[in-house]
Amino acid sequence: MEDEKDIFGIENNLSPYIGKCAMGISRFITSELKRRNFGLSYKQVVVLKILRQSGPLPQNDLAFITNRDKATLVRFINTLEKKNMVLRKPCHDDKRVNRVMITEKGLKVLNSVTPIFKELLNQLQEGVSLEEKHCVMKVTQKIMNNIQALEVKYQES
Amino acid sequence: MEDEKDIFGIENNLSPYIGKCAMGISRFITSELKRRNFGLSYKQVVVLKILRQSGPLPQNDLAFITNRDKATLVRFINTLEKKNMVLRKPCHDDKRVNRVMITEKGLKVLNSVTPIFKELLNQLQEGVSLEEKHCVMKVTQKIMNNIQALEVKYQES
DNA sequence: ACAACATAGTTGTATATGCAACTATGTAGT
DNA sequence: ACTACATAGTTGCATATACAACTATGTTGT
Repeated sequence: MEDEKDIFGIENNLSPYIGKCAMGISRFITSELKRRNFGLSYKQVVVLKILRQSGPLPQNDLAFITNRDKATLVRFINTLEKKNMVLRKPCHDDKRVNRVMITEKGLKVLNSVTPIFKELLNQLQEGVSLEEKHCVMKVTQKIMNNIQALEVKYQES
Repeated sequence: MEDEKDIFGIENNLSPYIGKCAMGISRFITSELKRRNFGLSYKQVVVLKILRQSGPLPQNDLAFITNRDKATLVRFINTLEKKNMVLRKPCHDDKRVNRVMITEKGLKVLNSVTPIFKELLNQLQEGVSLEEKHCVMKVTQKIMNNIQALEVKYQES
């Protein structure tokens, strides 16, 4: 972990910390869900939960919400569709649009996985104070805002 | 962004923030490096930098340091090898081991990419105070420690 | 109305990732 | 010395990701 510290001569570079932490969370939760025989990855559960909460969503909107490329989302939804967790509903108002919605089976699996998922997330964050959580939220949000501004800036040039 | 907040009923769940931030950093830097015609991704640059700093490393060690599965590392090194950025040196003391080392070409490219890379990382973190950086480091480290402890715990049962 | 542009989704190609099973080699136990 | 176990690396299979180019549809400007 420490080996990557400041290797670019940047004081307190956060990227390796954030990167490894994100990988760790996804890997750990996915592997625990597998061990407990839910057939879903961490990211699949997150998307199912979004769909349950917001109802049918155009793929484009879902891509935006989950911060994925639209091409990535197409294939992500393909795998969830193969598992019969979601389905695509063509939209009659605008024939270009598909709305993605969670299926009955998806709802059922989501209900059974939710308590374990919640428990795992809580365990991950054990020992982190509310103040620290707010700090991490603020900083990650700031970095994402910086990225957005930089993308605009560089697209212009 | 906000849509994923607390959808599991967990107060201040950090995972979506950390996950999206990590994806954003990697995507942004990789795309900027591409736009500037370096043929390397964010993650490839990081690994080259580690190799330059530490000299030839067994694949296993490099996998540990970079927090990747050993199988992932094999293929990651394959792509760097195809680009002639690194090479594998069989180890004579232990015939199972390959040491990965950066090539002359790798060094050259790394030197040319480093100032831009450093600049991009600094821009990403603009407006984040030193105190906030320390907080993020502390929290992400704590989460990674929690994961390690939980993996041990669950492997036992 | 029609041409130009914009948008939603898909597919091609490439990188990145993990788990499980495997090969080859090394180490220990008896 | 031989068996059992451990370790380094690889390969098979599956998921996740992005950019670019494409199709089909919708919107706008004149």
